[in-house]
Amino acid sequence: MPQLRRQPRQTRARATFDAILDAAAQLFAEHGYAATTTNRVAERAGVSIGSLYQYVSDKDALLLALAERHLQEAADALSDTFRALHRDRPDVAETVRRLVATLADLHRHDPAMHRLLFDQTPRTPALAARLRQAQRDLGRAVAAELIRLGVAGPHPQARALLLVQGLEAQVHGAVLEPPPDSSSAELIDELIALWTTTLGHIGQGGAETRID
Amino acid sequence: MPQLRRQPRQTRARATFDAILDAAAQLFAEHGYAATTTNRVAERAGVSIGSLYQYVSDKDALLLALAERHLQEAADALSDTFRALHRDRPDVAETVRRLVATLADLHRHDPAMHRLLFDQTPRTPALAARLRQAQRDLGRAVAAELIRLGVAGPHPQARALLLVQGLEAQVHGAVLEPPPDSSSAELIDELIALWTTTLGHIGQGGAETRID
DNA sequence: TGCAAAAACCGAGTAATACTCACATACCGG
DNA sequence: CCGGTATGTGAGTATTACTCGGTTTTTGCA
Repeated sequence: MPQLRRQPRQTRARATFDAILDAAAQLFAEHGYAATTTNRVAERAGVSIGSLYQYVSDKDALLLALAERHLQEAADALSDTFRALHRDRPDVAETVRRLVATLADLHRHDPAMHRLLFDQTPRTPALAARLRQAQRDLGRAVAAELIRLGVAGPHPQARALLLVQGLEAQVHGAVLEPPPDSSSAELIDELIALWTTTLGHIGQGGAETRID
Repeated sequence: MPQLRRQPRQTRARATFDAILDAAAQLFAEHGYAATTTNRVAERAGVSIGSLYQYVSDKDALLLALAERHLQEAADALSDTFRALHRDRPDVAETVRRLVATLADLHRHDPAMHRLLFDQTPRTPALAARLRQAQRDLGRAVAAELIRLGVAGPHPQARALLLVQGLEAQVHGAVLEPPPDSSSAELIDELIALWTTTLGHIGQGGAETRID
């Protein structure tokens, strides 16, 4: 699946492609995906429509390229957090706190892009697959932490994936769409409390449903 | 916000509109939202394109109308579940079990529609708002259960909203996109265990972060 | 039952837009 | 300096969401 039609080789080409991505990010954020025309993207980037289609096979691929750039930044930030966890080896409470803080920061940093990727966009199969892959990658790193903390249970990957899926939706909602009757900070605190409790009590057993 | 351009009054009109919605549901599921043309929807419904636009202001509104029909069915199913909970007053474990089972059934019942609404569609502001409203409605019902169970904490609405947001994403992932290394049933069991543990131990305190 | 008025239906036509292609220009290795 | 390759161009085309003037069907009522 050649997401990019032509890989930019010369520096001039790299600059052109970056300009196109920047223009697309701006216009998508301003007017939404559907209302943004590829001709306008090219215009704002200062290139011809033909140049845009040299690098990108269609409008969806343009979005996918944008997603790729965003996910790379997110992966870098998360990588830092996990490196620190591996170094400090904090307890469950602090581990949850740091993870949630990192995710919340990512959402606060570029809310328009986050809304674009998760709210306002037709999820092409390719994009949906890419987002799932990012989720699985994060799940793997989280599984390692669960094991370190002794709360991984019999299926670390499964437990980690559920944690990641839940957390992502919750942080997204808390940061970007806080309901009128709660503040974003309140929700984040509650979120940390919820997951700290969960991981603090779930232990190693499988379907631990006793609540004595 | 007149979601429908013209309210069907005569029974013939109601049949026409239903046929349009059915055709749209089929074609969207078969080819995706973007690849489905409104002309084809009208054709499959056996009506003219003009008739379609009598009831629906644009393609997005067609999707919204479809969502409305789906959310109504979901609300009915959930209503049954909550009525039963109110009657039987089961403990935390059984309450979580029933809630998760209902959500999982909803996803299994019409997976194509669920994927359409949550994966493959441009979330028009109107659609996004409608989905958030459905989430808040469910949150209110859940908050009442948390209070009954004595695990609502100082902000029942906030806690319930986080629960609903997390659960929805987790059930969606478990039922519709199970990763290659876990089964859907396994994930659902783990999900029930996670939330039972959480609610079984979180108690009434606010930011309960002690893990002793 | 007859008949206006309203409701429902029709489909060729229009405007908008994603994308192509034949060509021009800029850059690089030898 | 020069052949070849990479990059850039933009008028034009095909597709498709949506309109509008007009016809047909149903309803309410004298």
